[in-house]
Amino acid sequence: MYVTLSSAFTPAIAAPVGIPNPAPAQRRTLSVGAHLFREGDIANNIYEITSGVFRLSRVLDDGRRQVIAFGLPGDIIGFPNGTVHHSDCEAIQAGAVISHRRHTLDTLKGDDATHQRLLHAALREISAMQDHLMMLGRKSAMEKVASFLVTLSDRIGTCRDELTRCALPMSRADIADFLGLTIETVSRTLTRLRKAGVIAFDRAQTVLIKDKDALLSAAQARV
Amino acid sequence: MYVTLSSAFTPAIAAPVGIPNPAPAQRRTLSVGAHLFREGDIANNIYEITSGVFRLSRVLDDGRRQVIAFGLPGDIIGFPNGTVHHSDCEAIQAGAVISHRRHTLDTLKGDDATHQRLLHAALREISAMQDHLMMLGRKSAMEKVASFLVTLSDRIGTCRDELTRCALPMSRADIADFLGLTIETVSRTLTRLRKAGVIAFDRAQTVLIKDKDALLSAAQARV
DNA sequence: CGGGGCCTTGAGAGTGATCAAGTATCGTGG
DNA sequence: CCACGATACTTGATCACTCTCAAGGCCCCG
Repeated sequence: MYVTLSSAFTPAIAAPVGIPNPAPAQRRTLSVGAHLFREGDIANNIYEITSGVFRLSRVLDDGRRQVIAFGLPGDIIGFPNGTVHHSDCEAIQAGAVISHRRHTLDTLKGDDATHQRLLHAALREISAMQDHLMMLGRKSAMEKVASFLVTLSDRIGTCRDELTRCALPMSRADIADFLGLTIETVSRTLTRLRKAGVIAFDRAQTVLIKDKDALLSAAQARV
Repeated sequence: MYVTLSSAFTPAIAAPVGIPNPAPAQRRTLSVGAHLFREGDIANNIYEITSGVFRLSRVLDDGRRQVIAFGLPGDIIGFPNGTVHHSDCEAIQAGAVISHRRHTLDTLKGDDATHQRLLHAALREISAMQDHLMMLGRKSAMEKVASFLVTLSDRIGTCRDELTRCALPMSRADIADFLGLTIETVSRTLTRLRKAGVIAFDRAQTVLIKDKDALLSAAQARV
């Protein structure tokens, strides 16, 4: 990983200048499978991920699931709309978050710097979701999987000897639900990339990108 | 896809306290086909739609298009991420917008009430896009089309005599690109709903919803 | 060593895409 | 006001990508 960010993200507590009552930011740790919040929970906080990997998802009545986003260190997750959350957020790799009181973003009384940081994270989120919409609506299975690998390896891949090594912290089912595919199609597509010599595997949870150019062209589109 | 640059986001830290310069909001009118902005344009403004209908979309090199959103009166469109827009926005029905200077949202020097309004619009946008992701990733053609009609008629439909009349200000191609389908599939699906007695048409641009319950169940799931 | 997830692979089916006409609808100019 | 052409929409036939169902293999952990 672009080992990361705990440093780049100085918690809000550190910066009270003239403000008498800075919203206290609390730290919280979660083990694998623990929920940061569930659909229907009151949305009191916004979370800044300091470590671990989180999965934000929505589920239909009949069980169909869409993964909205994967939260990595540095990401901010849980933007409120209305009083309750409309999605589930679960740790898929043990980690920790800093909880910011919702009104830090919602109102203007509080820590301005944190307000700004949360706001800009929301704008980045909108932009990322636009990419995601394009991917879900208009890309083929191969393009989806390749795009996913490109994006993930840009975030958490490590380059060494012409080879980018990238952990896949999420299961095939999670990837499938993120890309709007089935597990089988994800698996078959990864196999296709492997047999074409574009990628290789290390125990199914780690992908080695052998030919970044080929992967980029499989991802199509302006990257 | 593009990379989102957090570096592009360093907000103006040196905030003058006096606020001598409240941002002027300007009005602008657009006829059909006129662009509010295009991909690559400098993102100086955020727009509040007062009339007309706008289409926000992204296009891949090979011409594949994804409609991100339709902007109706009351909607706010053009949230910036980075210095330039990453999507196109075009009037598909003549209308007008109020332009808000970007820094009204970006910074905290300016009109607080407007800042709040834009911010909350951004949060609503995130929530709406989550619905859209679920629709694109996990719904069938019939569910997509039915969901679309339900959502649109909730926004701009008028109820009369057990019948909801709803204009379709956008073309079939726009609907298709919004739902991640082809024109033909949209058309066939609408025909199927019509033959089932769920909807009827008035010149292809106006749909009459005859059986809202049936439409809702075709849309499946809570939308 | 055995059990249970998770992942991969295979065969067949189905939904939606593609290719191709055919039909309305709308705007324009005679 | 009507004729014409252009554009948009509908319908049909066929194809292909992805899903579904099913089985087998791998790996982790007790």
